[in-house]
Amino acid sequence: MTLQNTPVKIRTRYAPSPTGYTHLGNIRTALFAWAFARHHEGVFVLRIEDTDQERSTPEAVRVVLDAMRWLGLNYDEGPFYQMQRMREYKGALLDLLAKGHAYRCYTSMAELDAMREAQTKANEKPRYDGRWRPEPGKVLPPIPEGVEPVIRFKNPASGVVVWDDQIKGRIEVQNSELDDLVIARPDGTPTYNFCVVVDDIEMAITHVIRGDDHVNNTPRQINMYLAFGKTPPVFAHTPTVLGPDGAKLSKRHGAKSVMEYEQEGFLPDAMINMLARMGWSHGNDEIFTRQQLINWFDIKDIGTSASRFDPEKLLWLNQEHIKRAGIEELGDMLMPFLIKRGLIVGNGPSPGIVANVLRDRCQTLAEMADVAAYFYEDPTPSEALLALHLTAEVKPALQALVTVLAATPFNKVALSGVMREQAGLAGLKLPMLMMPLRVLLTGREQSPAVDSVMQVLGLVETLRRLKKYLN
RNA sequence: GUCCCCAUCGUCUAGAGGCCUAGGACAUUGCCCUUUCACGGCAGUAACACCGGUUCGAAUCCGGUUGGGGACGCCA
Repeated sequence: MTLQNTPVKIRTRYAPSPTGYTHLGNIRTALFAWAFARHHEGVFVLRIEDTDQERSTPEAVRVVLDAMRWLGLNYDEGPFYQMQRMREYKGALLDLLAKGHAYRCYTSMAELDAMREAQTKANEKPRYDGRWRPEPGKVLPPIPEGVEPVIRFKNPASGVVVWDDQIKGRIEVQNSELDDLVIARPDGTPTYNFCVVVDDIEMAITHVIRGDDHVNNTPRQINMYLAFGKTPPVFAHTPTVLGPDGAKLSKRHGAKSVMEYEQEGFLPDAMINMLARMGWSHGNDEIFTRQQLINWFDIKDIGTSASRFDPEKLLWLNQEHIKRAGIEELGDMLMPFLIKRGLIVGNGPSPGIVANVLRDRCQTLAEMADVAAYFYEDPTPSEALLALHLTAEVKPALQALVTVLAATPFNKVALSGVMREQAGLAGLKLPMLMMPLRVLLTGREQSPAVDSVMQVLGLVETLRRLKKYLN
């Protein structure tokens, strides 16, 4: 029995259930499937598994779509919605019933509960006992009056299911461990394990890449593929992503929705980089572009154990991507954060220019927008700062500088030269002159180099700010 | 409880029997650079869970122990 096929064209999918929100673990699984498809120039399908009508919400679907758009995980087909595919499931159900691979079961919930309780008490694995499972020569119980049956899949009773998981290696499960799972509820709606198989067959998925919480479902699904007379796809189960504390990611545990990272000013490429680096590696490469990820991606380089998400490293990685971004591109990304911060960008320096002088000192775009405020509005140095730096001793030198500045080309080199010269003439150590300038120009004690700030501000604005305090 | 999976510095990882007195990165500590804060540079602390076995030789292979995680739904 061969469980692997040799695909002509690779087709993968991401199949989230829109029941909560999208956290990092979810999206990393999507990333791996996406990267795999892109690396092999295959097809990436998005399928929304919304058969749980109680918990599925349109907002949650929205979040999935937003997250994928933000991160640039573009899909070639879909999104498909399982609730719109009921016709297909019904047909498949009838097919299985007709072939004798499924049967009706009239066991009530109460009976099931009692059964599980007894089994648990006896230290056995709780499972359906097969009382309605048809067997040659077996007499089934009389069908109870007025009970709508569920439909169960008739799992093979003996033998072993084996597959070569592309991440975890060969996994074997005895059929004797598996019970007959419910594939359709009394109202006829199909359940998850059944829909997945029907969809993956119909969408011709060649590689199922999903979280390893699905490892236990895989043998049952393989048996269904076989019942349908189909060859199962290749499976790859990705290890879990844990929170910084080592606990499973969950909303109530403080795990963030992916979209919160966008609001906090993380670059999509940094996020992709971070996510990929958790569980996957390409030698010692730490910082890479999404194109490099696509070029390098290989399932064989995915590790086997769970990894914790480290927010500190994300911050570092984000800054590395900020440092590498093009000026214009960075400006475009910074713009919405400046606006959100309430700054009037129109009359000030272009965001790209501002971002360029701030990129070495900010880890997120949100932080950059905060720091950038003094480029767009008048600085308001505190009395304490003025008293500390704008002393009678340095004022004459500053006034002299203002005069010279008017005739200085506004570039870093020239500005730096002039300021050094003036400090020398006044017999001041450089910082003695620089600090008051910094305070007057930015309102604070920390900023990029004063010459850089002046260059961004320009002659007119620089003089305006200085003169406010020097007359 | 039963079944499945996992196990290298605090964290993410490299490592596919000798290249390992275990490499890189984040974090952390110290020093340097410096026009402040950053950035950057240099240096340091720090790990193969444990016990057996295979082998001339094991972080790497095998078995067990311990410890984590997952599953055991008419949820996905």
